[in-house]
This record gives sequence, C-alpha cells and structure tokens, in this order.
Amino acid sequence: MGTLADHIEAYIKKMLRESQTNSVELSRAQLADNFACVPSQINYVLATRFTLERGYIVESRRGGGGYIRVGHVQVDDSYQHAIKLLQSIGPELDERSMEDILASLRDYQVISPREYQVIRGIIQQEVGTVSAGKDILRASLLRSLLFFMIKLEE
Amino acid sequence: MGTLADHIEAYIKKMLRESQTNSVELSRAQLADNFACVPSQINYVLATRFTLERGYIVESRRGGGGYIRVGHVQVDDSYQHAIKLLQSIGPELDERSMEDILASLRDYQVISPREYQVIRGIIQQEVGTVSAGKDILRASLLRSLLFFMIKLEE
DNA sequence: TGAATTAAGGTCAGTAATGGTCAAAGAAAG
DNA sequence: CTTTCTTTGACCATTACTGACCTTAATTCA
Repeated sequence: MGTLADHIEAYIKKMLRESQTNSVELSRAQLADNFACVPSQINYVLATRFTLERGYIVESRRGGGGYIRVGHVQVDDSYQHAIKLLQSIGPELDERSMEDILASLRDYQVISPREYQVIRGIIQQEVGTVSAGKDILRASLLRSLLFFMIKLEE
Repeated sequence: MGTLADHIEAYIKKMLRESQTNSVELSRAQLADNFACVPSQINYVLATRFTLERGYIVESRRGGGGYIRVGHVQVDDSYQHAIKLLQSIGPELDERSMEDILASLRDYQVISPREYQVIRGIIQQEVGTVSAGKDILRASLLRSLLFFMIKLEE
C-alpha cells in the first residue's frame, strides 16, 4: 500500500497544496527524521517525482541555514500539449526529435514563430560548441527553455 | 527564515538603496552589536556577499575613527550590463561564478527575485542529472536562459 | 615628542550545521 | 529469473559562525 517514497511524495504535495504560494521550504534532515529514513531518501523522492517535466522546480542550498525549496507550476490547459512533449524528452535528444517537438509546438501555436526561431538558434549554437554529449545537452536545453518559457508566461 | 548573515546582508542592502550616493559607511563593532554577533561575522558577510564580482566595493580603515564603507558600483545601462555578463561566460562555468552572475543581475534588477530562483533551480536540477561536464552544461544553460530572456524582451 | 593607551578593524583556523553523491543491497514487479 | 524501483550508509561539499590573536590609527600624557 504505497512505498515510503510514495508517502514522502504525498506529504510534500499536500504541503504544496496548502501553501498559498505553491512552494514550500523543507529541511532535508528533519523530513528524513519525520519519516524515520536516511536523508538521501529525500533526494531520491525529489529526483524521481519532482522533476521539471512534471512541473516542479527544486532548489537547494547546503551549509548552515541550508534548505530545499520545492515549487510547483499549475499548468494551464493551453500548455498541456507542451507539457506532454516536455515529458517525452528523455535524458538524450537527437536533432530530429528536437525538430519534431519544436515544429509541433509551433504548429499548435504554443510558441510563436519567433520563439521557435530563437529556441532553435540557441540550441544549434550551444550544441555546436561541444564535441561530446550533444544529445544530452540538447535534451537539457530544450527542457529548460520550454519550461522557462511556460513559467514566465504563467 | 534566513541566517544571521542573510539578515545582515539585507540590512546593508537596504541602507544602500536608501542612500542617495550608492554607498554607506558602517561601524563594524556597532553593527555586530546590533545583530548580537561577533565582529568577524560582519567580515564574513562582506566577503561572501559584497564582492567585486557582484558589483560591490568595500573599503575600510582601522584604528580610531575607523570605518567600513560599502559602495554599489553604478551601472550605466542594466541591459548592457547583462550583455557583458553573458559575454563573460566561457565554455565552462563553475557554481560560484554562476551565483555571482545571477546575484549581480538580481541586484541590478535585470531579473526579478523570482526569475533568479527559477533559473537557479532549473540549472541546479539539470546539472544534477549529469555525471560529467557539469561546468560545460552550466555555462550553456545560463547563457541560453539569459539570452532567451533578453531576446524575448527586446 | 614619543611611549603608552585606546579605539577601531582584519585574519584565520576550528566547529557546527546543512545538503549531495554514489554504489550496493534489498524489495517488488514482470 | 531478470529487471526496475526503493532504501540505506559511508563519504563528500558547502555555508555559517565564533574566538583568539594580530594590525593600524588616533589620542593621551609624562
């Protein structure tokens, strides 16, 4: 009936729902303590369930006064298509797939022709500067740019 | 919420904003007294948050009548400032340099605190998913996100 | 005048407080 | 039985804070 990770996930989502601001600040050690598990379990939950593709943004800081902040974007219906495509981006992305995603977003008018050009140009430029890991970089860039765009227009 | 250092930082920045001249003169001992901490804590705050990279100039004098003066360098055009910072990003970018750039952009109000957070979070998350080439990815991501932001606004 | 005193600020190493990473072991699912 | 997901723990990295000790400048006063 649900793993530990599921419970931690649910707990964080509940806090998120109850927050006015759609974001919560956690203490990794304390949360781990609440659930009687090792701290790294928290990282596991965050890494597997609170990803960009799912609309979450996780930010943290170490050291004294450190924290983990989790934010959630409520995605508008008009962006459902964009989110689907975002989710389809894995750890790597070849050029062809990127073109397909961008063209689709443009055709569905999720992004403007201008945004299409800008994003395409940026990625081409950046990917051209590295010799290895092009597909990984492409995946990261497209994911980030799309998310950032959606986030800004929210 | 926030460490002592954060509060001292905020306090100095507030004074800076309220000053006509973009500079303030502090008494280390008195400031430490206000915040009920040791004087060297003030040095810590100055050394970590009011660096030249972030656009601050700190000068001081010891002995009787000693003082600490903090100035925020005036920037002609924040848009140009952003361009300069963008250009300063090389093929690799370590975490500290990224923090400096983002903090500077935030302090010069090129990006909002919210954008600061989101960009920081996106990069943290993406960089966390790769095992090698973190600095390269960081450089690409920051360059792209800032470039994208600026492109859309102009 | 110049040594002693007073009044600042500076340094640095050590300690405490957090969070991060990674690989291996264990559990669940197919 | 194999694969995938979960959990753990040892080790790592970063940030904050403190206190003992040091340096410099102004003032006092013999």
